[in-house]
Amino acid sequence: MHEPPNMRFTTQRQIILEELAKVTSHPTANEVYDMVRRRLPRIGLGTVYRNLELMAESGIILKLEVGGTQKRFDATVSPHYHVRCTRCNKVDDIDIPVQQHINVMATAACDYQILGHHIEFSGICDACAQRQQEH
Amino acid sequence: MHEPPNMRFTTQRQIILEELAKVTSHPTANEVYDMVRRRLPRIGLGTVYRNLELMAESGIILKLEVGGTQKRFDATVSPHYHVRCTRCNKVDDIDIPVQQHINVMATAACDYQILGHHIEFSGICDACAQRQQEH
DNA sequence: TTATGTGCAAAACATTTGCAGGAGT
DNA sequence: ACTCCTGCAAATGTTTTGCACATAA
Repeated sequence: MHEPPNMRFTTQRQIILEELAKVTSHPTANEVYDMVRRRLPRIGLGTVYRNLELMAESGIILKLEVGGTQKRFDATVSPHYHVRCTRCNKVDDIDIPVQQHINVMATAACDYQILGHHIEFSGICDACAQRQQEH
Repeated sequence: MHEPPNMRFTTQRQIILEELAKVTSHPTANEVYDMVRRRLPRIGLGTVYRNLELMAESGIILKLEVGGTQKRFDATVSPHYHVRCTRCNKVDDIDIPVQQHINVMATAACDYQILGHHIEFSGICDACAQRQQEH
C-alpha cells in the first residue's frame, strides 16, 4: 500500500498523541480537540482532524468507524474489539481470542481477499443498567 | 425497548421498501433516493431518511453503520455479516456461523449486557484485485 | 376527523480543504 | 532553503428538522 509519509515531529502532533494516550475512552475528533485545547489554546480543529487521520494511516493510532455519527480514536493499537452502549453511546474495549478463527472462516466464505475485521458489540453498560433498576 | 409506532402504509414507504428489496447491494440513503425518485419524482430526500430510519427501528430493514461516511441499508434482516472493499467501498454479505459463540464469549469478557454484534470484514473484492493484476 | 406523513427548504453536524504565513529538518 | 504543517475560515457532504399542507385510518 503506502509507506508512512515523511512526518515531522510537531508540538501539535505530539500533544494530540499524548492526550489520546492519557484516556481509556475512545474520544471523537472533537473531544480530542477539547482536550488538546487546554494545552494549546490556538490549535485549529482542522489540525486535529489532519493529525488524527495521518497517525491512523501510519498505524500509530486506531480510527474506529463504529456506529453513531462520529468517528472515534484509540491510542491502543493492539488488536481488540469494541462494545458500544446503546443508551449512552460509550465505547469500551473487549478482548476475545477469535481473530484468527474468524478471518479463516471469512476467507473460505467469500471471494474477497480478506485483510482484517472488526467486531462491534452493542449492549447496555453497567451504569445504564443500574440507572434503569433505580427506576 | 420500544413497540413499533403506529405506522401508516403510505405509497412512499411501500416504494422505498420495494426498491430496497430489489437490490442485493447495500445502498446509501442517497442511492435509495435516486432509485425511488424514478417512480416518485416528487419525493423528498427527508422522507427517504425518515422512512429508512423508521423501518430500521421497527426491524423491517437493517441499518448498517459500517466504515465510510454514509450509512447503508439492507432489506435482508436475517443475521449475517458484511465485507467492505477498501478500494471501491462496495459492501457484500458474508455468512459464517459464529454468532452464538461470539456473543457467549463477549458476555463472559465484559460487564455489559450484550445485545448483539456486527462484524465488518475489510478486504479487496474480486473486481479490484483483477484490476490490480492487469496493472 | 385527526394523528401521521409529506415536500420543501433551511438548519445542524461532522469533516475536509484552500490559502497565506509559520516552523521542523 | 525547502518542505511540510498550522490556524483560520469557508466549503462540502450527510442527516435532521420546522412548517404548512396532504392523506391514511
